Amino acid sequence: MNGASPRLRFAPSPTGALHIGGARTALYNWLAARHEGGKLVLRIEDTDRERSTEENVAQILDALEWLELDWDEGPISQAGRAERHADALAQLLESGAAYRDSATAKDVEAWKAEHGAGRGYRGTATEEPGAAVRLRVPDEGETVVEDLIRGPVAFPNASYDDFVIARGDDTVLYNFAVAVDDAEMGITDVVRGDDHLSNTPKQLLVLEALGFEAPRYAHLPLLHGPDGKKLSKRHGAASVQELRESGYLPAAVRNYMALLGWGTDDDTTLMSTEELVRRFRIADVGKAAAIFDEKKLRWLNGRFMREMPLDQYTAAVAAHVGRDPDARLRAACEIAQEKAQTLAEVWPLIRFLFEEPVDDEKAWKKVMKEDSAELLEAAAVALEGVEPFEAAPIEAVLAPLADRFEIKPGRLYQPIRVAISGTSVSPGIFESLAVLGRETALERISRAISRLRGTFG
RNA sequence: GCCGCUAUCGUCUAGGGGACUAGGACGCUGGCUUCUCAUGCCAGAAACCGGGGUUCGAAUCCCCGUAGCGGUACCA
Repeated sequence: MNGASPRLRFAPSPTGALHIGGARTALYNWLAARHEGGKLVLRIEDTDRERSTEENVAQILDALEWLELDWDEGPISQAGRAERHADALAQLLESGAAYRDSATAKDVEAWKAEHGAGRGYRGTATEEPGAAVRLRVPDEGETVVEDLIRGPVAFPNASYDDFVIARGDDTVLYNFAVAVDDAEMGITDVVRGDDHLSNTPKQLLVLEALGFEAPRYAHLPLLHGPDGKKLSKRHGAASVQELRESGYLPAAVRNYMALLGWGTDDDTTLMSTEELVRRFRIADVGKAAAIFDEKKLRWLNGRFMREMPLDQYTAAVAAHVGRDPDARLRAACEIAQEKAQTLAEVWPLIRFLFEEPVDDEKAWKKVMKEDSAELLEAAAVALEGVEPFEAAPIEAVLAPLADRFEIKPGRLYQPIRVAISGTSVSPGIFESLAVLGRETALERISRAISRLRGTFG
């Protein structure tokens, strides 16, 4: 990309949730625009009049906002641009670059059967009202897409039909509309999915017929699911919304998505968004489709989680679980931060600090042995005298108990863990006790002892 | 069918004629650390789609296959 002031746009289809593929396209546009110091225009594609709804658009905007992908202009909707399209259409009809043709899909098929599969359909002009408008495509030569990622890609003109640019009622079709829109909006660089590559010659032909200069194009490889098929609902988290619900961090998602189809020459994996902006170059994007692998996202997310400042971490957890980021939650987060890879994993680790212990029969059976009651009693006695009731002093009184009973530490700590949390998995036992507080801890331990007495007599 | 794109460990990728005994990361396996679960650290297994050509030399360039994907709508 070069030139004074690049102008890019991203144009998600308002089909509901923002698909991961669409999100990555948005991210690449955003990175490229930021890297080049250009402007980013958000446009919602809604030429499909049937489907577009306010609600769907709101979902897209919500997802982009969560990803923290801001834009310089927009959202610009294509609604209301019908006049501009009509003008352009009239211009083409006037100049003879386009014509009305009453042929139906069947007619076109028949024409091809007669003229061979390699030939694009050529119709005959008619004045008949209600006939669709087709663009004249040359029989000779080729249309070349100068792609920033793939280099020049040549398409023989003869293989394209005189394609329909407007329906019988004069409403325009995508390849016409998008070309006109790009030109009118002054878009200099179009970064979009691979699935548009074969459409690009059509848009180039429209632009040329209208006398507009073509933007630069970059066609991104598609994103596939773990089975190699196009990413869809059945691949788990397929949308930005689902990623958010799964407890991923926007910064981690941005980092991971940037790496799907692009890498640095020195193999840097973990990058801040600032670094991403600085290093990202659209021409360095790879050509092959990538598979979305949630495992690596999880790992990356865990790294971001662990490196977060505690207050920020607490705020993120609070937002995810719908609680206030109070001092207690902060204390809980502090002892759990090392252990979770996603925001969703935090609550199960710390809920015992806010609610009664969960009833996990399996954990109880696995951990509680005949000598557990005796050990818990000794622990309770020790905890009663700890001053202050903090992690280090608690450790100082509990650790010697294991020696005294000549057992491995886990034999003592695990029953305590189950007694206070109900589960066999929690943050460090000393820290957990400290945050829980002496009174609650002792109360839960004594309850466990009673239950043990009932079990083991 | 026709037009086009793509092809390096399971996955994301580095590498663009000799530095390749093909590097890194996730995941996996084993070990160490350890109160659980994680983290952290160490080690290991694991790839150039196939066939031709060009060249002294090919993962890298060319051709042909094969496979996957996209387009081929009065969809976007």
